[in-house]
Amino acid sequence: MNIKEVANRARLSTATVSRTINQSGLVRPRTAEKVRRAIQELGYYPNTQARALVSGRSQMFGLIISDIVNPFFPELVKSFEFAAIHRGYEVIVANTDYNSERMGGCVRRMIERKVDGVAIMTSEIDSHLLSELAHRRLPIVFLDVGKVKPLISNIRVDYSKGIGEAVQHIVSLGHKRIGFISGPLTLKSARTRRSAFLKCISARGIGQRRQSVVEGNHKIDGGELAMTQLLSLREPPTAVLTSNDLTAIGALRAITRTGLRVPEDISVVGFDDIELSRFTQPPLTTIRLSRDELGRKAFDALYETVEGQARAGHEIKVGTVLVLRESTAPAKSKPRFR
Amino acid sequence: MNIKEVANRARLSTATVSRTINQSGLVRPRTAEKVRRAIQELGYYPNTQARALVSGRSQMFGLIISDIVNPFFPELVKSFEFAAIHRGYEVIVANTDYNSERMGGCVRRMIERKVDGVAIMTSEIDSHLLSELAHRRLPIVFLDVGKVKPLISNIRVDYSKGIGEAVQHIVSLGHKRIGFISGPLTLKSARTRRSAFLKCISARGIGQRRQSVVEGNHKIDGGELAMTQLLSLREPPTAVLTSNDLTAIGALRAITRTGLRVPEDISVVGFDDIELSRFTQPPLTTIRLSRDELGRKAFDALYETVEGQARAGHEIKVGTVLVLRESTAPAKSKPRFR
DNA sequence: TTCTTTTTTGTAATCGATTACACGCTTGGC
DNA sequence: GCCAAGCGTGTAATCGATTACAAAAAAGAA
Repeated sequence: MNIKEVANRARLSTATVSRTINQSGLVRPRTAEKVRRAIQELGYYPNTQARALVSGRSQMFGLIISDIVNPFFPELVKSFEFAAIHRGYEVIVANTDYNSERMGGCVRRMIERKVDGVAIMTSEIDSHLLSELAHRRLPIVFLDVGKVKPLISNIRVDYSKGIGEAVQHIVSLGHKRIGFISGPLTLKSARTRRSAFLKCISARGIGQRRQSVVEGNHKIDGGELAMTQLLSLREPPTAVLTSNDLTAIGALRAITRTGLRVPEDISVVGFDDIELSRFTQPPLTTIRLSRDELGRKAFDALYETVEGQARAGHEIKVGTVLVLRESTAPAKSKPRFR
Repeated sequence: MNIKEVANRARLSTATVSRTINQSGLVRPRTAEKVRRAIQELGYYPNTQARALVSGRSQMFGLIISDIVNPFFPELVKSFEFAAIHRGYEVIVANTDYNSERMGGCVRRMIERKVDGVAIMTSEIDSHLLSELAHRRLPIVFLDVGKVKPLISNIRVDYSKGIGEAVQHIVSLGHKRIGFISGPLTLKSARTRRSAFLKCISARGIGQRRQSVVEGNHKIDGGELAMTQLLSLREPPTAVLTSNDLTAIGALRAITRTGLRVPEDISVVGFDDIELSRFTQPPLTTIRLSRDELGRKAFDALYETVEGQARAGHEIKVGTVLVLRESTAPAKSKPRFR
């Protein structure tokens, strides 16, 4: 079922069939009609591979993420794919599993499959792999890493602003002792969020005890453990910011398990605003980072680099929104801790 | 950067290079060494598209799911991809969004991209699309639909057994009034689970009032709403089975919101065992359906149909496991409802 | 009608790989 | 020394599309 069969059936040449399909406008309407009928009758679809071979464009983008099971990613993937399909692109998703060796494999696969561009939404990337990609003149879009170069776009999330607003909110509620549960510090994104918090706190001149910044693992159990640590301090924080919502959910569990209440005794703020956050007990106040927007903008950046006339890489900003729910409340005047 | 450049650099023909790459064993070791060096120096990767064109195999599988944002799917996708990469296949994921029109688009994309097989893990499939695929001799694996035919494998989940065990568990705890919250009845999978429940109940001769089977939407809010309905009955059920875990979580919320407790007042059983279920308050008793297994077996079925000598479709069974946590307990002898 | 111009269609090269077939060089048997 | 067999390598066809160029057909001008 190839173009030749279509051509035979329509008693025309493959060139004419091709021209009809690609709307080049050089085909007489009556002829085009014949072609369309033959295509219909045979149920013909053009072979994308063959097309790719001659055009040098596979019409595929790679999307490298850490782990699709992490609830941060599915929405991002979905909006990326949605945008892609809309423009006739296909998407190859690859999970690094937070593992830089796997990352190498992902990059290799992308090159072999001749994708037209790669969105790297994870931070396990070393300069060696980067140059591998640059060498092939592959358009790239990063999340929060590196600089903008001719073919390299960059999406930058303004963590400082988001975390700043959250701290502002907490401070205005009268909290003095503010804790932070970070993600695993092996992760670039976790480090970025943590240092944004630290910077923000010191900028406000709030005395920050170093023991009230602890490390989680961006999952529920890690958040629970970290919060337990914080609760065992002589003076536990009265408000806790977290590096992502799963961590916050873990913190919620640790707090209610010790018989304290959120937000009456301790306020908790999440990060990301995953869907679940609306449904926790109590619903989570959190810093929303729109994954929809991330996915869409990542695609757009690649698309414009590939198809656009402007060949330069872009710098794309993505903001955050503080979503106020019920896990934050004014600090008690007399804390119930001794 | 193509095979010709490699051949030139190694002062050999493209045929020899190709033979070296494909380990056909007809190359003198010393020659092969030259080729490998040239490949190294140029950083050459074979063009998969060109390969696909001549071999007639794209080494890609399609994976059609409802919605990657639904927590049921990410694990399935991940295990499918993992298995695929392991065997040198790439995966194209497509979301139908529970929409049968989109499904048509997904199928078309799969055909255009010349995938070597399609796993359809959703039930928006009409016979027209099916014949479209069959017409192209594409190996297919379904989840819970259709019959096994030469190129069509089928994964069958034994819902009756799983739900049977759950009902057994609930009954042995002394519950008499057992409710069920189904998924949206537009979904095949939801209907299957619901009818498995009904069959199971009637087989045990438990008087089933029809008002205690209500419809949710497989999401948290739907479960909450449906549970609220059940609670407003004159004699609410003392135990509730649900069509998936999100629904159960919604039910949990509705119950605690009205001041009742789980499991003391009402027992709740989920379905699927998504990761979150371990972390609900209380942790959810649920019927585990291993998505890992689903993904892996779906891949294996396609792989064997494509590469294996046995060209027949398979029938694959996937079981369930009742996971006992803390959302189920003995029925109170004197229910606190009037 | 006849010739020119323009539009439509066809022929064949091309993309980057694989592979059937042919060719050349060793090697060994006689 | 000659020929057959066998191994290693090269030449060229092929996969299914697109497209430069050539050719044919239609339209317009005279």
